[in-house]
Amino acid sequence: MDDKKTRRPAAECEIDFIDERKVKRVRRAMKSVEAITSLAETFRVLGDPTRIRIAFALSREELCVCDIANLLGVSQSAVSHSLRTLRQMKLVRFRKEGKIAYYALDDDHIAELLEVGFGHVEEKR
Amino acid sequence: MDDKKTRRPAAECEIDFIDERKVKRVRRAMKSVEAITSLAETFRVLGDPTRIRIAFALSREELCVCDIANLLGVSQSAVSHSLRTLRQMKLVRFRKEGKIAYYALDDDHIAELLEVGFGHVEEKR
DNA sequence: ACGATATATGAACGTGTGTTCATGTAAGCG
DNA sequence: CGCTTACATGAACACACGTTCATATATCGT
Repeated sequence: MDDKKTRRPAAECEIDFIDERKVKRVRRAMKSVEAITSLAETFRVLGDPTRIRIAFALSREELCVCDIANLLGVSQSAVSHSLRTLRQMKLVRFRKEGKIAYYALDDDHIAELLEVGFGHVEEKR
Repeated sequence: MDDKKTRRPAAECEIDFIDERKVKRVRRAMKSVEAITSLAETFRVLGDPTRIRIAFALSREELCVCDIANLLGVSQSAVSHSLRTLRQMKLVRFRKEGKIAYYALDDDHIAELLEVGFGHVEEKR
């Protein structure tokens, strides 16, 4: 009853696995969906030049919003929005001193991610 | 001659710097635009659950497209598109054996990024 | 050579993202 | 107080992104 000329969609391979042993090993080691989701969000947040620059700057110095904006040459509003995104993923923390908000990296993992990342891209050329 | 009621846009802070010394130190250490752009793209590519899962799987085993699709439960087309994205950023490499394409992580930096990243998100809860 | 299989890819659709603009809030200062 | 400053945020727009669908390419078996 199939139409004669429609090739099967072939959406997936017909056989289930090429090498089921390897697949099972990986499946056992696979991280939880929460960990995957969370890590993907972390990387996504760092997947923007402005936020990378902010994170790198904060890996060197604790800085206020105004200085970050001037350092990067972008508007205060853009910096504030970016900082909020970084804050939501707990990549940065801040303390308030009067009117001024001082931001810093929340923990050393972020600086390490940046180091490893820059090591990767600098080697790749 | 200004309209009387329009507040200055205040797009940027009026004073140039709160702490110019810190800003100058960071500016000297700041990475090149190419490095920043490249790292941002790398993180952006990893900022997707499907590609994270693919990268993690490939950090454990060399796998063909078909097995990856079955492992993750997504279509072959989606996997192929994701692999292309990963390939373009040189995060994965592949070798072809007949009809079958075997993919693997291109270098150890990627596995290290995943390790550090998972360490970060698993500590954060 | 033909059909089946493994993978790649272009187009298109809905959704998400980053910036800007305008405005809000809170703290210092005269 | 009222004004200014430092920062936060909501709306909106233009653009990018991930998936699906359909189809193309390449290789194997017969």
